[in-house]
Amino acid sequence: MKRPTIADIARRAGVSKGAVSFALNDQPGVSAETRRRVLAIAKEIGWTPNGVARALSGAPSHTIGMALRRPARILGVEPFFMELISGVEAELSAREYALSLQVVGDVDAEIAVYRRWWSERRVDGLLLCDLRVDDPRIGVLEELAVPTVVIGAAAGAGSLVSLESNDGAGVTEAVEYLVTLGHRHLARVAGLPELLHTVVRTEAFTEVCAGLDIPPAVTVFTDYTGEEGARATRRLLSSRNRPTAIVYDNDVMAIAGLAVAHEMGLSVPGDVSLIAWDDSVLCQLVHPPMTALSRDIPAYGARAVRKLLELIAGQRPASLADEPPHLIPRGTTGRP
Amino acid sequence: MKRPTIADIARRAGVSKGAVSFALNDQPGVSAETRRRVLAIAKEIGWTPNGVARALSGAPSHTIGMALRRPARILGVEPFFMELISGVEAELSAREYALSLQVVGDVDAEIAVYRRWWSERRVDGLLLCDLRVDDPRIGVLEELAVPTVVIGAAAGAGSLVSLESNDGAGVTEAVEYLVTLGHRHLARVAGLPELLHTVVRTEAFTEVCAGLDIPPAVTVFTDYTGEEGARATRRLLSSRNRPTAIVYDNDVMAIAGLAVAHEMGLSVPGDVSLIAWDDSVLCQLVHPPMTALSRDIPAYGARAVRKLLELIAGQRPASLADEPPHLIPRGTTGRP
DNA sequence: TGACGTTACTTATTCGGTTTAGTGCATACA
DNA sequence: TGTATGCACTAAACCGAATAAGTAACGTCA
Repeated sequence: MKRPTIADIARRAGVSKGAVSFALNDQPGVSAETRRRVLAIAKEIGWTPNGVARALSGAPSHTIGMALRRPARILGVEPFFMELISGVEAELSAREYALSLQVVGDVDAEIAVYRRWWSERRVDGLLLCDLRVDDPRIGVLEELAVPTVVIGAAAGAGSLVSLESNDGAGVTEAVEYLVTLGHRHLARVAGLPELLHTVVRTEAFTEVCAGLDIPPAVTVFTDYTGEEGARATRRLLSSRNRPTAIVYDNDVMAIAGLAVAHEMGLSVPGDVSLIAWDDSVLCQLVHPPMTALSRDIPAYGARAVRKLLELIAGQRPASLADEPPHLIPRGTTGRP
Repeated sequence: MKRPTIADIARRAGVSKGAVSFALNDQPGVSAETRRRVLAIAKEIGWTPNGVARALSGAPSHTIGMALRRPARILGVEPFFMELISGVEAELSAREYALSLQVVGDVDAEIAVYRRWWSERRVDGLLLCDLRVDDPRIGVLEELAVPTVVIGAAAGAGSLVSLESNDGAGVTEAVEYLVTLGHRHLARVAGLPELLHTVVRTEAFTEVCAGLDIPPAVTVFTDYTGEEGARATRRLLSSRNRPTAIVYDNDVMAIAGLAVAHEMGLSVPGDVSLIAWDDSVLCQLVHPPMTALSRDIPAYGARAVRKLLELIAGQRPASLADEPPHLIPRGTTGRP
């Protein structure tokens, strides 16, 4: 039992394939009566369009793609991506769009995935994350001319549309808050140094510290895992010139850092204040609850999707910076 | 600048389209010399296969689909799904398969998505979650004959292949542990009653309690949110015949329940013992740390994917039950 | 020498739609 | 009366590959 095609409908209705196509797609060129008959027959024999055939004639796929370059098993642990994806899905599902997600091992695999998706018309557009310094993906996507929205950093996005994450504002808010409390020796447990948003935050730190006339923050780079966060914290807290406050580039590391402080017999926030970048349930559950720079990540993802859909629709949305994060003071920050 | 097709290669090489197709697909029918020349030209002019056209001739899409019927914004909060997806991705990415993810509002939308994906050859197979009592999706998917693996319950899966979650073993382990500690008045904060795995757990509870000669556990049904978990806990803990132990159907509710117990001035585990079903970082971070029924959810997802890929490859893998969850005793359980 | 098999192709068809270029007929207008 | 216009529709090309069927050239063997 093969599935019915428009040819079957045409035969039954006694008209040509072309007429059936016009009728089914609300094109002019058929009488109301014929259109009615064609639709009735289509319904009766259970015809559904074959999207592959449609796509061959240039129809959109109603799918956007996202490739993630990180160990797949981290996905379930790292709240940022899941929240981002949930926001993306929320926006897409309202438009009956699907999200194609693929985890890849390295840049080359990632680029290969983009090429394949685009060449096979599997996606109508892409969301690009984790921009790096001199990112080779930018050039490729510019050349392929895939509708793409870069999430995170604007600086390295080339001619692609971007939705910047406003990291500078976050740094300013955190540092000014700590300095107001009386801190002067700040440290930062940063993420991967090759990620553009790490660079942006580092530059912002340097600038803000200089502006407030305090020594530059000591920065330790990590890979975002709890283990490296703990190790970095241990190193900072046992150094001669111990910082009185540490800002972490994600919540997982901040929480690991808190455990390290306890384990070293230091009181938080008495001996050292801690701030997590990106809030999550985790931050509210630890003791004392973690002060955090919070942003509405699902909304961020949703906004990126809206931009992408505009781009796909042929408009040319402007690159812009997202809402700045806001500090939620909780129990891990206080006077030094 | 149109993208090159095999016709362009054929023209350049001075052979027919058919010969080019043979050469590119390692089929016999062309000489080594011609094959070399064709491949060289293909590379030179940057030819990539057009997957849509291939698919029209019956090629697989290298994508599997998953539709989730729950508010998109919950996704980022509920650890179960994200861990499942991460396991799914881990397995898929090794095979260069993509995952198509779509959040839907209701069953009809979900079924419509499956029909569309399958009719448009967008996916080679499906993963089906959250099976319900008399689930209408089963019949549709059987009829469409889409390769499908049902995750969770086997009972209602009809002729579809399933990977059962072995909830019975979990119930047995939790209840026997509590009874050994001396508990006799158990309660359960369950999930949605229409979900098949809720039913399975409920039946297992009844059976195990009867077998151990203790009164049946009082069950309250919820929607898995922290709010409902808190409300259910409040109700149970203020009832005349207060239970001495509560088992929760997820971790979010268990943690909310712990907060409620504290708020009501009850000591945990002194006055009441709590067990979460599914372990997560959250369970380790609360005070006291939460006793939990743990399973390797990413591995579960990965196993389901392997089954699905076998099914897609034309094999007929057997339905089976997953590893049983194991209890991790922490601080929220003790003698009554 | 002719029948038969290979090899290395070419030609034509197929997948299921969309789309363009007609075609036959009725009506309208100069 | 001849011509322009519009409508409803048909026939055929097209999208880009895979593939079945056909063919010419060549070698082999009885």
